[in-house]
Amino acid sequence: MELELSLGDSPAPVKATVAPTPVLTPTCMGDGEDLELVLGVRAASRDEQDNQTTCTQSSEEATQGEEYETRPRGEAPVESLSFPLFVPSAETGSANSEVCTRGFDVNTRLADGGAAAGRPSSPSSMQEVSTRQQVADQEAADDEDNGGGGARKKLRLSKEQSSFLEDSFKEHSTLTPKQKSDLANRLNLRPRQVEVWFQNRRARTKLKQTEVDCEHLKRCCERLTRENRRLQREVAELRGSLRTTSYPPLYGLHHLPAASTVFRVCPSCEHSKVVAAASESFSSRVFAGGTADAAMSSPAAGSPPSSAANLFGARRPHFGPFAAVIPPVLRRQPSATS
DNA sequence: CAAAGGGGGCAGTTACATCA
DNA sequence: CTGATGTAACTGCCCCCTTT
Repeated sequence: MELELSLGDSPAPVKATVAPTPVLTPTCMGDGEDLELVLGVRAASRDEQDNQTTCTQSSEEATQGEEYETRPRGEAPVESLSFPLFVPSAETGSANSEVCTRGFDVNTRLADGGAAAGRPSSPSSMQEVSTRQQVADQEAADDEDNGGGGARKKLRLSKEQSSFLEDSFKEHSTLTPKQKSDLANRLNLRPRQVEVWFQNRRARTKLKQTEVDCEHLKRCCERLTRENRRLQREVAELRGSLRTTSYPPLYGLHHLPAASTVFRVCPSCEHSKVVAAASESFSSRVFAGGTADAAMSSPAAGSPPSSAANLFGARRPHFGPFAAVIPPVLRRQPSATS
């Protein structure tokens, strides 16, 4: 049995201080327990997108006294973004998919007469949205009249907006100010909305990844526990054989070091601790008081450990090779310079 | 070099829309 | 009607960088 807990680097974070989102490569999940660690929200399918109207900015924007950059109404959206548009896929966020099928999106803004390019709208949906938008505008105006401190609106991004943001997120999980403003222009959103969407999207990705990591590590822990118990039984049996047999008949048991000096098993944590002969092994670095970081940084972390496994020859392939790499701390760490 | 200030990210939370 | 769920938006904090 080979165990390899390999958590790769995240493609997402740009800054070194941001905790990477690990990508698991669970090759240890044999015996039908392989984990498919595929994350990421897919973009809406073309069929779904054809079913909607392009949504524009809510007039509520005017009611929120904030630092958002103002953008001329009806300004043609930026068309030359580098992000892929509308990658076809079978799965889409169900919540957003509801928005336009109901013909209502609070983000849709018609005050500019739909002058912005790329805004196909059916007459019927336009009517309905127009009516609802008037209500929304009135409510926004009321809020403003009340000092703008009213209850915040729950805006739902259109499917097109979400799809485009998803595609952008696949390109880069963080935004430069220019990318933010370009996206906002393209989607007729406020830059703040784009920023918030990316923040929430990163949080969702991290949460999903954390759940996957936990599940994966749980399975690996269970597997290692079972393996450890099995090895302990084997060790006990071999010791019994040593006592009853003058010389080990098979497997080169004479290579087995004295149990009291070589092999210790922590009964509480069930971590094998190879003390002497296998002191150079990976497992000893992991379990013998060493930290996971030390194991990660070890040049041997990715290579098959030798001594512990080879102690027992080909009969004992189960002790290794494996590489246990603990997922990096999710909370961002202080920078190296500070 | 240190303090101040701004910008951006993240964790945690709230508020709202939607659905079963 | 109600609880669960998803998510947009907010708040507060921290870190990094630039400016003074």
